[in-house]
Amino acid sequence: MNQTTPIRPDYEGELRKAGVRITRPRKVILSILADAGDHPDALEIFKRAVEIDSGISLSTVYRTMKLLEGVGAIHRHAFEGGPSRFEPAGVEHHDHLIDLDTGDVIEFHSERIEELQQEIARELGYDIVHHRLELYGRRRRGKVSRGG
Amino acid sequence: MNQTTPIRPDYEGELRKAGVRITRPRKVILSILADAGDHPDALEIFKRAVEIDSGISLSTVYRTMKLLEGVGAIHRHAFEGGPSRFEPAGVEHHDHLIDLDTGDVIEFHSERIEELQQEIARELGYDIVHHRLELYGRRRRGKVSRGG
DNA sequence: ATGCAATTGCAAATCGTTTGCAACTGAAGT
DNA sequence: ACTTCAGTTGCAAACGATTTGCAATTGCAT
Ligand SMILES: [Mn+2]
Ligand SMILES: [Mn+2]
Ligand SMILES: [Zn+2]
Ligand SMILES: [Zn+2]
Repeated sequence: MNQTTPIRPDYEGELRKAGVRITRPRKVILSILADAGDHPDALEIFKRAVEIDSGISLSTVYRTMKLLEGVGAIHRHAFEGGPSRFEPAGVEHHDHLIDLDTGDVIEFHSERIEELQQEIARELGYDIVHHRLELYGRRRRGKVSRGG
Repeated sequence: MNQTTPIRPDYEGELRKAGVRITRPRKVILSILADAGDHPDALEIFKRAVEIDSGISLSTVYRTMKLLEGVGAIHRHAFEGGPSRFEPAGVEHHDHLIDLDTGDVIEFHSERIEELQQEIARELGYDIVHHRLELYGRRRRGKVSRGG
């Protein structure tokens, strides 16, 4: 098993450094986030947390998410319609394509688009702090169906 | 005064065509939308509507916005943080740059970015139904300050 | 082990938005 | 103009996601 070091940000360290206590519920939530491959919302994180420690409350999940967002450890996405969804921040920047039929979230990155955004902002006299690019679509039907 | 025909979508006609009654409150809301240069939210539209007809309710504003969105007469934007904001749909597609300090919404369009989005979706096996591109930034300080 | 500020779970509050319902009204027919 | 009735309204209550007050608990520095 060629096991390369998994990109697992050291959340606890990051938090301690930010002067935040590492409590029982936070440990649980942090571990869930660490190995979440998807983009779970607060309720989903709560459910996964309860499996590990039944004493955790949804409020704490919300509070922890806000705290993690505050220290820049996670990113919050407010995709069309649904509740906020989260993902670890320690990954390279990317944008999202949401499958309108399945709800699947596909990640992509275009350096060219990123550049163009900068260029546009610059021309308008602005510095971009952050941006949001979301494509909403459905699987192309017919011809050569690739993937899936 | 070289007065070119203003791009003022004929909302009433559009609605009648969609089998919708033109009521008093709707007339008011429609007129407000017709000459709104900004991207007002429901409450703002409600306030402007009350100025014209004090009997209008916020519920009706919400219901009308949903109806207009349904027939494709307006677009709904859910910018970061705030409530939904609306704008007439009868304008050419564009995306938005939000000034984080003032809340101002600046419109822009990049055919190049639109193309790249298509390209990306295509490669992933998707057809884009719609998308959302929002830049959040602040006025660039220093050097040659242009505008404002 | 002690002390205390940080954190928790719970319930209640909040915000933007939607909905049930009885009263009202647009507009089609006469 | 008068009737008719489904579409529409205002109001208040419900809603879903998220936040918050508070008393009890707990991390962690001493
Ligand atoms: Mn992602
Ligand atoms: Mn616009
Ligand atoms: Zn991006
Ligand atoms: Zn666009």
